[in-house]
Amino acid sequence: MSDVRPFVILDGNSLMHRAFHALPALSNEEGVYTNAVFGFLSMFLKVVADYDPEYVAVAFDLKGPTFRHKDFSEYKGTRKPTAPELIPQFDLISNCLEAMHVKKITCPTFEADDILGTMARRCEEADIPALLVTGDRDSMQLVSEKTSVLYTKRGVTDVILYTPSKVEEDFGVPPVRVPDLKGLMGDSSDNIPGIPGIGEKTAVKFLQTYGSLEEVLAHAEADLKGKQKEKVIAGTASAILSKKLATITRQVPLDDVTFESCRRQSFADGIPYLETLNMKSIISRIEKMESGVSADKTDSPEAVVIDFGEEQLLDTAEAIAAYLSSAAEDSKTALMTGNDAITLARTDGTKARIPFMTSLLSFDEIPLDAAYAALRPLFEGKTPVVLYGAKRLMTDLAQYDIRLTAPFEDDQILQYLLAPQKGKYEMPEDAAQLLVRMLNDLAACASQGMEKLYREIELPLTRTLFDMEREGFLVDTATLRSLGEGYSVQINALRDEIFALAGTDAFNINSTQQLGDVLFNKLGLPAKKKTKSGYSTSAEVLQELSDQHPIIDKILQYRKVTKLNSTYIDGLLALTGKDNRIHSWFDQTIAATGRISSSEPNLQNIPVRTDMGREIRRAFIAREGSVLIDADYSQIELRLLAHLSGDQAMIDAFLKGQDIHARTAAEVYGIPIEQVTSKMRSSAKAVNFGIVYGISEFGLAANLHITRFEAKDFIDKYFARYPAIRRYMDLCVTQGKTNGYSVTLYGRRRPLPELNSPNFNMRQFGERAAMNTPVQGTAADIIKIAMNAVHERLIAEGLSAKLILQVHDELIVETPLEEQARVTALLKDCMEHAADLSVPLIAEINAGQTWYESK
DNA sequence: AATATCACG
DNA sequence: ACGTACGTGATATTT
Repeated sequence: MSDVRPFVILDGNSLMHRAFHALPALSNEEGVYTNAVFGFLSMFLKVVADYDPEYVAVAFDLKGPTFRHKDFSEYKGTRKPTAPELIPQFDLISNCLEAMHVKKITCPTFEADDILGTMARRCEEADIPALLVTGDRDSMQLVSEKTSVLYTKRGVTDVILYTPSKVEEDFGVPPVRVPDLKGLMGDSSDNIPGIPGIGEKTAVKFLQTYGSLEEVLAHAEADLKGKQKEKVIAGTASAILSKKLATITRQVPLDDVTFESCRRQSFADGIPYLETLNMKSIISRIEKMESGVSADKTDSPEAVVIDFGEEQLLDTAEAIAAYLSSAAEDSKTALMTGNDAITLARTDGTKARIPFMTSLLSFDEIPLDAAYAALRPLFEGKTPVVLYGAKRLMTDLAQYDIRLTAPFEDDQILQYLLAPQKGKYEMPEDAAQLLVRMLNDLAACASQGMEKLYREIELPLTRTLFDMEREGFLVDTATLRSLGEGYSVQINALRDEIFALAGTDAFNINSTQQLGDVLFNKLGLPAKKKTKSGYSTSAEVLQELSDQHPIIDKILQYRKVTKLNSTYIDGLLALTGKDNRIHSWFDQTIAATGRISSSEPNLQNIPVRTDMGREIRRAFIAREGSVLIDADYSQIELRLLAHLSGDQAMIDAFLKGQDIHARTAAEVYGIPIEQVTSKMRSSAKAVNFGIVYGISEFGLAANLHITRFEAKDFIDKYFARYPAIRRYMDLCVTQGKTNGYSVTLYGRRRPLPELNSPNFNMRQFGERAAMNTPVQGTAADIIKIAMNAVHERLIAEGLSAKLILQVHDELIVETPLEEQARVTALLKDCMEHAADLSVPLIAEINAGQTWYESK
């Protein structure tokens, strides 16, 4: 291949057919067939990786009569109809390519190979090498010094690269004579007749002798004899027609297709959509490709590139110190810790490697703690450190008593902000890659209006969360153990009762399959819902059966107690540290809406809704002489809905400090607020929740156990009273569709490819997410702002109270008794003034010795 | 590794 | 004709 990067043009129709027939009928989770899409993309990525094109485009036929064949429809008309499983995949691949910013070229009445021919001609005129990828042998006529054809022989991976000499070798004629060849021998797969009785061998021989089909026909009378002569003369008309059919048009009007519009861009934007098709391996190949070459090859022209010099080997503390001190004042240093080395890279174009001791046998390397110690000036300095997952490094460094106090950048967070629905990101291989990637991601974030969110909310939050994790939550393990003993007794008793009621103990109650068999087959209870693998035995289903058999309540009870025991007694005890504190991990890069998540253990789902479960909270305590202060935003999501939609009735309710669910009930039922019953209020509450979740009649009906029609009536009345909310919801969806993402008050984006999905259910989901994300996401933004403010002020005001937990709309601060009054005021102030909205933000505060008492 | 269930906001 | 309320994580079972 020449050193000029080529233009790759793929024949979409031909390759989709090849892929479809080559691969088993794969379908994704929804049962949508995706095998051809998968095969096509697989091929596409391989070609891009192998040939590194500067331009790329995919040509497709449109349905309907085509120019070359419109007069001869009897020929193409007998083609086999496209398989029904393949037809919808053309829309899918079209969506994929659109999302991946790959140019699609179509032209009414022209076939894909005509488009290939036209683009190849244009490339020749512009002196750009062209590579045509197709499974159609007709395309061989397009091969030239400048144009190659990558022919998919079988399946999608078995390919041959055709150059002029290779065409001559395989076909026996030069590329320009391929239509002549077909004119003589025909092509049964394409319904081209040729001359009946003339096969490949004869056709090649004729062309080698006479040159062109026309010359063959001209010499037939004089040179040929016998049967062969008769055949050729009788087939003259057919031969001329066949050649015409086989000749690719190279003059398709494609005036709107410029080279620039085909310039290859990053495919990464297609990943969200590919996720909806469950194309994991395609996604990971794109990710690999992007991380390897994105900076200089596939990104926008302004992408950052750094030409790093030779990697310096730093194998002593002195060498590390020397490298650090050689940094210019305005440089940034990237650092990545790998399996056997720390790598460094700087914006001044230098890079270095510190191999560290991975075993006691590697004498010539530095131990990791010594390496980190030597890097201390970097961690505690003034110049920015570029990291991937800064909180993890902070945790590692804490083991060596090093605190990261230098300003830092975090590419993991940047990647999260750019694609928050992924939850997993591409880890750079070394510091050089990290540095380049960070600079590009930062530029992308700036260009999307998220730099402020990144710098003023997310980056400071990393330190806040790190300090929360380090502090941990004190637990009284004796309380946990004694609760656990009680649960064990109950579990044993329940198990005996369940076995007795079932008339057998030959099944595992924990197994939904075996339990379903006992309930619905042996005991003959009516099965309501089914799951993929059998009957559903969910609490929702069992609840409805509870008056049909005494075993049902026992099972529900058993489930409750075993859940408490295994998840909250055993689980929490296993993760309680030597300091009797639980140090959860707070992840800032998981939730698509911007919330933080908690794991190992998850402290954001400690029971509270039932009395029995709530007892667990008695084990979460403040240390001697301290209290837990728990501050909870009151109705933050509905307040945000009022603010974002500007609905006067809802704003009015909050300004008056009314009970919002009661007010909603009053509005919907058209009665004074004093006459609202508790039942009305709880229905209204369900509707308010539904609105925040992106209301649907079905969802509300299921939740309230009412009919679809009653639910619809409820929603209609709701929107009649809160018209601005309906307008806002519609706006969320239409803007989401136009922009491809939804956005919070602080500019956080969530891409929503589902909104344009061909799958109805997926689209519906996208619409609900588009309505929910601005509300849930803005609430997440606001509490993050509040957390940073609390963290910062506690330190600045010299208080020793510590923020220890966040549960989405709730903060918990462990506070020495003597600071209780000040901290209560501080918390309330920080939370209520985190944002300035058209309705007040209210934080409700309680304090207590245990979490049970403070909530 | 996928599925079912259930804990939280 | 279709089939779900939005966002998470942990556990046990089954493949």
